[in-house]
Amino acid sequence: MGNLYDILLERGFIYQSTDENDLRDLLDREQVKIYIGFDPTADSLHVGSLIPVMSLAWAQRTGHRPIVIVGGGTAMVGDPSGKTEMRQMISLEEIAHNQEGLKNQLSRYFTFGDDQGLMINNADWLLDLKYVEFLRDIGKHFSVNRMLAAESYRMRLETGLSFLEFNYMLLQAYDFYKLFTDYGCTLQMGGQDQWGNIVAGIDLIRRLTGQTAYGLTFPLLMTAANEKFGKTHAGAVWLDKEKTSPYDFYQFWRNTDDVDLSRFLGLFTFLPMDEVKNLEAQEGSLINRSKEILAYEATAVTHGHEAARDAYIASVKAFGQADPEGLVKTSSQIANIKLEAQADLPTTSITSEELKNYPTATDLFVFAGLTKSKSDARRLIRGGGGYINDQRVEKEDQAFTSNDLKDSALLLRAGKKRYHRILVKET
RNA sequence: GGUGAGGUUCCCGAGUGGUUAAAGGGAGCAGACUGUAAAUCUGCCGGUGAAUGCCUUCGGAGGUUCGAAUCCUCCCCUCACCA
Repeated sequence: MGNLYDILLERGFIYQSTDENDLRDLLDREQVKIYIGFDPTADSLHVGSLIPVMSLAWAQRTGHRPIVIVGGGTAMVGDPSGKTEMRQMISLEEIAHNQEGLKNQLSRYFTFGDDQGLMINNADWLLDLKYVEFLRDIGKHFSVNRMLAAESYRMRLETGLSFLEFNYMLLQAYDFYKLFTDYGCTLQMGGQDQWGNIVAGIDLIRRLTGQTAYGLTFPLLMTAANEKFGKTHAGAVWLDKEKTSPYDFYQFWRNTDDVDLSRFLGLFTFLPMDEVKNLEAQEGSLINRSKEILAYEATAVTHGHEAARDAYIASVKAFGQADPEGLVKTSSQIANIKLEAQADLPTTSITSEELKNYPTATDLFVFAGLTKSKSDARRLIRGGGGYINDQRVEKEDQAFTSNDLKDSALLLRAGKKRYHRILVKET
């Protein structure tokens, strides 16, 4: 299937790595144990974490062995890398709660098992460390001068860095050393801001064992709009379907900026690169088909094909098809989807009795969650952005009753893209 | 511990007694244009309201005043330099 290094390189995963040639050889030669850490600082990962996730998925596909570290130990300290502000300390309960969330999510992307992959919690060894012993054994190998020179710390020297956070690098380095000696893990990957931590681990391994380990980082993704990837009006785009519905998740990808399309196809789908090249070359409105394919594939990876299909159908219902004649060739399963299938836009059901509690358009928009307050709803309607059953709502207090139902539902729309259906059941 | 500078609405950042829900920019939302893109232009952008009304907001707690984000006291936090 090809060398993992070359695959990652071609698909845009590699920002920098230690000795490229050695690493490539190693990946050719043997099954490599590759580690990435995820700290449980939230109870769900978001789309930004999909880069490390996908890279490990490729590792598994190419016969290597991913080791996923859930950083229950490191989360207690907090990584200052790449952050401008000091991070809030997280309580033990919260860490435990977050760990569970991450474990469940991560297991969707990999096969764990004896010779396939491992998920480990670094709390297992970090929490029992003895302070003075650790300082003498591990701490003595770290030069504060060098640490302060690290890019990841330099930013924080401006805004403040607590001693707690300053120690993070040692813990992560120790993790790598531990995985190296106990599990034979020789490659650590991570975000661009992890370079300092990764190299610290490699150094530590060299000093303590005289052996060589490798590191590789991913580029920090910025969108064409020069914003941090993965944020929308609603905040982060989560991988948890309770926090970001598959429909919204699909829409996030569907709304990818033209300029970002080709990178995203490489990073967030498993489609072969020659197909990716064809998709990104589509012109005019046909490029929307490529975006549909990106959205479908990315949604399928995280939520499964069924959810992706539903999101696709619901979106086609709302916005129409990008390529009804099937001009764009693809190996994606999206090509086999029959559009007659039933799938709905985000829907809330209420009884006709309950509907009476929301007599005006303003009330309905708030109820549907499309606006966050009545004032917000009024503003939307005043600005001409409120639609019910595809008719622009002219007046804020326009009344709606069960007589206005279409297919026993009211279809609310805020702007061009945000839909919500209120399904009214007779009681 | 000392000295100096700061903490303003989602972010940056003006404001130094009333005309300030608080300039300007960014982000966000909506409209026009489009390809559910980008760029551009326009409107909105604390909450509640029919409202010129009411409520909440300028690190925290008190105080002065008819009236404070703006003045005073104490406290908390950040940064810089010094120790």
